[in-house]
Amino acid sequence: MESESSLEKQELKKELVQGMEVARKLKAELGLESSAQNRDLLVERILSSYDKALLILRWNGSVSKSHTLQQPQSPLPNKQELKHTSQKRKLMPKLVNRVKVNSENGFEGSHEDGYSWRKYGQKNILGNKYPRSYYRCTFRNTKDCWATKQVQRSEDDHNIFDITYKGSHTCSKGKKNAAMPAESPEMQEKPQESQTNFQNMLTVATANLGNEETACSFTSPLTSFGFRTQENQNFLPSVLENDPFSGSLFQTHLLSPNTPESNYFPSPFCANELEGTYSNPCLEFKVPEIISAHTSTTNSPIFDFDFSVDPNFRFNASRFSR
DNA sequence: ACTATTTGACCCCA
DNA sequence: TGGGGTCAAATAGT
Repeated sequence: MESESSLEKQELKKELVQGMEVARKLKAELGLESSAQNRDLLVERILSSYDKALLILRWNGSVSKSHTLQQPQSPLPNKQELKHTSQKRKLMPKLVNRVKVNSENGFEGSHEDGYSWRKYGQKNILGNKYPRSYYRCTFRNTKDCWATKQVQRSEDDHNIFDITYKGSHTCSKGKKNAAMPAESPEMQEKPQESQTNFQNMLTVATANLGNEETACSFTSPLTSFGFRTQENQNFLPSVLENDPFSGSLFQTHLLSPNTPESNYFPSPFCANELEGTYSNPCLEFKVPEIISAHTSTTNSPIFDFDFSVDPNFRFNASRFSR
């Protein structure tokens, strides 16, 4: 689609500009007595922006196709129709995030991504000692929103969660208020933390949906996070609107002491240009202390995030080196 | 009463 | 045929 192409360009432009902004910030930081963590953070943000920009370039055109495949035409309340859902499900674009969350402070992460999710199942998965949880959009019935996600805690590192998003949100109105995403139980349990800060250092290790580890290393949710320092300074206020990918993907969240599987973060992703699906970028968060993340989403579930960052958080830079 | 979660059962597909 | 995904009744929480 042409409009989408144009949106992608905008997106690209924003990412490049953002990268530049952060680079400037970093430059300024270098002249100060700022913490190594802050510098790491800025570096990662820069890398994130450029990664995303490259991703957009690579993606180019593969998105719109999948858009048309993912949404069932009608709400399907009867069982006959339900029988077809699995087939439709197969056509849905899929994204996998690997999220690493530090739970030292008693909470882990949550799926606060600006959307409202309802858990509809949990299953033990072969080869993984942790169960997989299944979530669907709360507004499936009311707004015909068919987005779903799965959360699987990694067996190797219980702080890592693989989050798989399927389908897209059509419930723009159903999205949680970015400023107060209170619908998720996780957030309700940790209201305070959720408002203060969270550190969003993450790498996107690409899980391979294909095979090769396409390098998608993002530092932060490649979205338009409004990054905040402790002083609430937005140093990256850009908002990616009209995100071209929004039609088919996701976003994530953070903190959720509730279910062990529910720790999420915003999701970067890679597009698998073949088949119009999305390869699974994995986010690996090095987050000693996650306090809050919420998203201000419009129709861009993927990129509209607003992260608050605790400047004191520690960032393990080694996680980002490959 | 309403909404969310849990969990056993069912169904589809590889 | 078994694993994974979803349904839906039971249960819990507000």
